[in-house]
Amino acid sequence: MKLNEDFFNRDCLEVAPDLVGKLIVRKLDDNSYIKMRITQTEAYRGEDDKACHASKGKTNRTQTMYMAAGTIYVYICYGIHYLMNIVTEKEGIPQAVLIRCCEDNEGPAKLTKSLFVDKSFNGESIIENSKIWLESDGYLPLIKTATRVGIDYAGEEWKNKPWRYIDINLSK
DNA sequence: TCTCCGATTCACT
DNA sequence: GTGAATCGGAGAA
Repeated sequence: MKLNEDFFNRDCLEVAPDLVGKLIVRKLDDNSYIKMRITQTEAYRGEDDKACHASKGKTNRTQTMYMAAGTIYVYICYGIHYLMNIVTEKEGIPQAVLIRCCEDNEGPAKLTKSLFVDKSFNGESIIENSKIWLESDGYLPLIKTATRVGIDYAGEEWKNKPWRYIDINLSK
């Protein structure tokens, strides 16, 4: 079944582990489908979280994170890679969950590449969308936590938060 | 305007 | 293990 707004309208620390094991469904222009199971996510929690882009406040770039739960936040990293997040919590609270890895796939930039996701998806809703959405098929993952990746600039307190969630069975 | 640097990946030593 | 690719956001000038 498709994930609805209630699923995303919670704290990102609840949504992030719950997204592990869910399926991303992508419908392409030629009507073919791609389905991938999420194996790894990371939570970015609002303006206080120094690793979160929104820690700088609301700007042209981060305004997407202030939108309603279930909004897709795509941004360019290092000038060449697209990373995809799902916004959580109600409008006005800048939280997001980064989709980091899927089955048969390593790395958030490879993920968006194989799903043909680019910046045009930024600001779209993933709840009511004919091109991409999320489903649950009842699979229950076994989850372990770890620190987030690539955020050394955020300082000791924030870079050590165990806000990365990994499916033990589907990751190596 | 100008400068610095990133929620990464890949090629090369 | 090291460094290049590559561009737009954010902050300073």
